[in-house]
Amino acid sequence: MIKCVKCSDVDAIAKAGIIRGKQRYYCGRCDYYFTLPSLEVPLVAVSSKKHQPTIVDIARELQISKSTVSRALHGHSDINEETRKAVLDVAKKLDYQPNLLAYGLAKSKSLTIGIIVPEFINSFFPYVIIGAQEIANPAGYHVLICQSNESYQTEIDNTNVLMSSRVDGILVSLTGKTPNVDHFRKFERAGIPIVYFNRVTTDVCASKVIVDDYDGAYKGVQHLIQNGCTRIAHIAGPQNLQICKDRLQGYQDALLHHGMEINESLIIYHDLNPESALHCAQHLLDLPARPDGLFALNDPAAIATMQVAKEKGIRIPEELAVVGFSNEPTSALVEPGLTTLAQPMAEIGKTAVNLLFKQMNDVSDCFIPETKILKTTLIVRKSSLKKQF
Amino acid sequence: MIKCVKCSDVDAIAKAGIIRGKQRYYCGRCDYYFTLPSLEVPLVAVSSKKHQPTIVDIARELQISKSTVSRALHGHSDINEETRKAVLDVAKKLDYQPNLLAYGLAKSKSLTIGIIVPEFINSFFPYVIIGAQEIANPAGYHVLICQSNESYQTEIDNTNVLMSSRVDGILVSLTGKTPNVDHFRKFERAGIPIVYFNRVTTDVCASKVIVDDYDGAYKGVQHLIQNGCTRIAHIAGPQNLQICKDRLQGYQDALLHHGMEINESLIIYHDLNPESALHCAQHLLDLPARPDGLFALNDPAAIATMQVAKEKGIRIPEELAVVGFSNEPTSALVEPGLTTLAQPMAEIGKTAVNLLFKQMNDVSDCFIPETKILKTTLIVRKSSLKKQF
DNA sequence: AGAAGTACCGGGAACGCTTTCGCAACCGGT
DNA sequence: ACCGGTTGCGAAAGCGTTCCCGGTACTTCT
Repeated sequence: MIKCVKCSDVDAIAKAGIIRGKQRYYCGRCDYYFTLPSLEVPLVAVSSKKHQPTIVDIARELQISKSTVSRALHGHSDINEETRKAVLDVAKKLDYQPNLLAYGLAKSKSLTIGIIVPEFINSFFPYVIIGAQEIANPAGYHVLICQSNESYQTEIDNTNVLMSSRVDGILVSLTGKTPNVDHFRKFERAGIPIVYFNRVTTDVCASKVIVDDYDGAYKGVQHLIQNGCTRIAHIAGPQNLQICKDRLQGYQDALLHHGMEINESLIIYHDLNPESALHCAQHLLDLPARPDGLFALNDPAAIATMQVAKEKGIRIPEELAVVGFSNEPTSALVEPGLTTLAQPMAEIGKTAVNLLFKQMNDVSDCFIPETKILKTTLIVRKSSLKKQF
Repeated sequence: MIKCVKCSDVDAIAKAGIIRGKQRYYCGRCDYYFTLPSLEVPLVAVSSKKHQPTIVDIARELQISKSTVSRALHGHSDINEETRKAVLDVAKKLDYQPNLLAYGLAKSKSLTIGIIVPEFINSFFPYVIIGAQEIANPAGYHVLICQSNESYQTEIDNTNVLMSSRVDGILVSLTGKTPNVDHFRKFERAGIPIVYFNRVTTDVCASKVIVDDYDGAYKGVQHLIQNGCTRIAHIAGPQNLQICKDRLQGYQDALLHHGMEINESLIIYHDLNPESALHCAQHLLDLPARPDGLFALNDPAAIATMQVAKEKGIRIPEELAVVGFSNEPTSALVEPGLTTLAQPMAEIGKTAVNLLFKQMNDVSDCFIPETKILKTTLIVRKSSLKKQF
């Protein structure tokens, strides 16, 4: 018979509906509803996910507490050398792998740094990422890579993913379409450091790693001038990016300082999508008064132009001298080799992570952002040597 | 005066050492040691890490329980529409971002899939990764990218990182040096599905995504033969990889089926490190009886050979016809354009993730691995058109 | 009217780890 | 004998979720 779980009465019990498939009872004496505890043996859990060893497993095996295991695994001081060895042995025996999720939850840090890049098809960003990993990994951090795919919305989505992942810091190179950096403010609010690299904006107060774009552009254009170019075009980038502004400025100043005029029709704006590069090239090469020199804001754009020129039968560098920017490996492979401004790609990644770590370890409440400016080097290849012809 | 915390006696109290800077007492009556609870106000926590809003914050704001908030955020059924709206509003107001670490811990799944690639400097793997993300992201998963850097040890380290991160599944392309896949057994033991792609081995029973390497190689070599090559060399890869074996076999069979002999001296083994490609090229082109055709196991090796040939003044394709494998974008840019076997790179990534998901959702205890074989297409460019000269 | 069913919501354990606090058992110098 | 100090370890409270139970207050059948 059914007994009330409170008063153990039998007579005052009435059925009171079914709840989640279980019979429910009501004790009129106690004015109390209840269901009977289920006795079902949870049929052997056939979950394919097997149990991963935890510190509790280690503790149980050694008949010690999990606190001690935790201490042992982290080289903590308050621990006997023998106990530590025993723990390490068992850990190895069980093939214990710490659960980073639990660790992160407990410590409120994920040992992860996020990195948002616009793309990683060209080699520039991969090299930066490799540089970043070279510093981050030995320090126990791993890198969560997101690509915004040159889309503002995707960039926003990426920030949310990184936020949810509770990354300890982030590295960002913006898209050409990012109008503002409001979507990064949440990181500031949460006290998560950000370092912008390569594609940065002016309107943000944060650490940055860039190269001397103005100087690089200046050197590149000067090189074209010295090679006898008189009509030098520029494939510029979106002007929301500091980097593109600077390269444009370098281009313009180089012209002016060498007594040449700035011809707006020779400046065309690339939105950084691959197809756009071809359009820019088409446009420039179809100009009635065709340029005889080109400074492109990056190697892919320069190479695209070379391809289009080739199709049109325009000889490089005789009829068109070309200079790119970045010195991606491909630029050495195209024919003729592309003259370009080498960026220290891995160095950028390394510097960015170092800056990030600096900020992460900064305890003072007022961190002062730092901007590191790396140098570019002009790599001269055939594509610009117009003079020799 | 000091009172015993148990008996409140004052007289039997004696000092009993200092512990962690705090005075410790001993009550002779109770035979009990104790320290006084510290009254210190924890001076304003100046941790730069600000508190991130949690479901408890939302719950408090609305005076409801966190269970309800959780239900609301997940579109659970047992929830009133108004309550849900209210929760969503507050969540937005507080800029709530779920904590993936806590989620992962509670659900025993991280919503992350790991991917180990040997490198991502060349575009092949980036394209595969993009394909993978295209399927994984919409499904709510994100991708943790590791590069083994063509090192066996790093590959092992990567497996441990992914294990610790409690990824829900992994995609792997092996290094050329991986002698066995024992380091992946732990995933099987833990019930974490693996899909191998591109670089796989024979000695493992798991799902795989590959292209028809044998067929591709055969087509490539046949194409060289049809273009009048009589001494066709092959830059082969490490024979621990199925893919390399198959391409070698395709090469050999194509020769045999066309009545040509296999000349061991024309086969050279590339360890897949970038420098090694140049060595292979050097060696082949320095051969007393130089080959007049080359089938390289991948585009970078083919392109490296073209570079070396160029330096040596060997004309392509007149003196050396070249065929690569993969159709990386660079192969269209080099001069002459590289004939190659196009692989559906993004498709490989997509297929791999789909296979992974299939396995992740498989409830039967005996999952039957599947191997998907995609097709290659011969892309003919100038590098192989020897006949026309 | 009583039994059955429904709609929502709250309590609390669990996930695996770190960390603080404090106990027990020492040792050594007055 | 007493006080000061040290060493090693355990208990338990979180960290932010999910989810199983079950409770309350209804409505809807017989």
